[in-house]
Amino acid sequence: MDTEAVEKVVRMPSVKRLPGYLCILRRFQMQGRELVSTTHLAEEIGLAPIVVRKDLEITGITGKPKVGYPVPELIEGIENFLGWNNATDAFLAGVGCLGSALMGYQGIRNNGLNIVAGFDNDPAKIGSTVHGRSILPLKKLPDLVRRMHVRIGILTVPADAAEEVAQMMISAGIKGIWNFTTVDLKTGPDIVVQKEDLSSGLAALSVKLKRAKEKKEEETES
Amino acid sequence: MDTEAVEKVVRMPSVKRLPGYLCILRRFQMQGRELVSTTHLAEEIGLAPIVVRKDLEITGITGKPKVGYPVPELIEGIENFLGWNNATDAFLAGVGCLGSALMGYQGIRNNGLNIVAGFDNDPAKIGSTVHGRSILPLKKLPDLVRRMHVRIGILTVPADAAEEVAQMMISAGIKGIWNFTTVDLKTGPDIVVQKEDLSSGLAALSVKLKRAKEKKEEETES
DNA sequence: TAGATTGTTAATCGATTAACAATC
DNA sequence: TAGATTGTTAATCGATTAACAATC
Repeated sequence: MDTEAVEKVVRMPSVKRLPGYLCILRRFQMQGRELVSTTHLAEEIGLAPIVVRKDLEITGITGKPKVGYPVPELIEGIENFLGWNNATDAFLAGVGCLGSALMGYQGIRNNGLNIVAGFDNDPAKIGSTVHGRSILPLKKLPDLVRRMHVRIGILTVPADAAEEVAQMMISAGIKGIWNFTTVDLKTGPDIVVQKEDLSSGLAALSVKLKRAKEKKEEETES
Repeated sequence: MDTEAVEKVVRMPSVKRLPGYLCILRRFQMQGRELVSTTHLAEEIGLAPIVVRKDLEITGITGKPKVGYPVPELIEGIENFLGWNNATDAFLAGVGCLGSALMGYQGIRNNGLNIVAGFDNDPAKIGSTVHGRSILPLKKLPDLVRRMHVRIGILTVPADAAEEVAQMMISAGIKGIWNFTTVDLKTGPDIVVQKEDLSSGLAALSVKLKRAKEKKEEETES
């Protein structure tokens, strides 16, 4: 019986746009701005004001008509909503090109995720550090997940190892996997997987370029 | 007057899923499979069969009832549709962690994009090679874009340099920018920009994890 | 006060999903 | 033949966009 609880709908497209607002708002805060309107935010991020207003709605932060939203409150509201106010520890498996880059990527650190160690099978990598974090043998991952209560795993291993390493993570207690492999992981219903796929962005770019080219050729003809 | 031309609608969500099918199909081809049904493809990629059928529709490749689709034809059809049958040359600006990773990322090479050189302002990097490709001074980019007729630029520079470097690319003739910075680039209508944003994926993961946790706590209570 | 901006409800648009005849 | 699978049309769902009263 839904007496009190208002059915809160969380639209994923809105969630995915929140980090963009957060980035801009942090810059505004450094510049000493205290208030911001959706009109202004929209201009900065390249979206329509109505989109911004709808997106901010999900955080529960309200603004004042004619005035706008208070910048610090909005930042806190977004961080709270995303659970980024306290950084969450994460392990990364597969310290190749992409894995190393992620370990050094500033954007991740600013966004609520703290990669505490990297894991790999390559003896040449084990024992070294990447951006200040140790690289440990992959087989030590389960034990450390248990001891440190790590809940997030970043998967940057080769495709043929993806399923195995993911299962290793899950068995040890990992609840969320940020999956950079091309593999569709078979997991239980209580495990959250976020698949990241660079090639889909490239596909979008390719098709948009192709269409732009065709359009231009049509114009040239006529 | 649209006498002949059938209005072909290209849904971006479908476009973005095509590389996933392509990856699986290439594996099937190596395994010697000649035919594939949408049911089977759907199972591999973790989507519903109807989604796969709708997605493949945009490539123009048709299957045979009861039989399925011919694997080689489907591969060629997707590659053609995406323009990935001939690799396109690209320049990358900003050889930091992420830029270096992209230069070495096998997935890009397999997907119609050939990063021919990297560009940076750091004297320590200039003259070196990353994954076999030279790193050149950023100021040489415009001239080389013109001489080599490069149409795609990959932007992995720091945020505060993004707008300037993008303008440099565009002035020289770059038509499409794969933008890995957090900046919303101001470009003309004939320039295609594909923005890639890791933090939006992280936001989605965070919110999904949070909801899973809340759901579990509710169950424990009752 | 006047006008910009919010919050909210309704309308439109597009993507996903369902249904089903055609067919190998 | 029977049944699985395609291709296509229709129905549903959800996201975006528009409209507008409330208000600082």
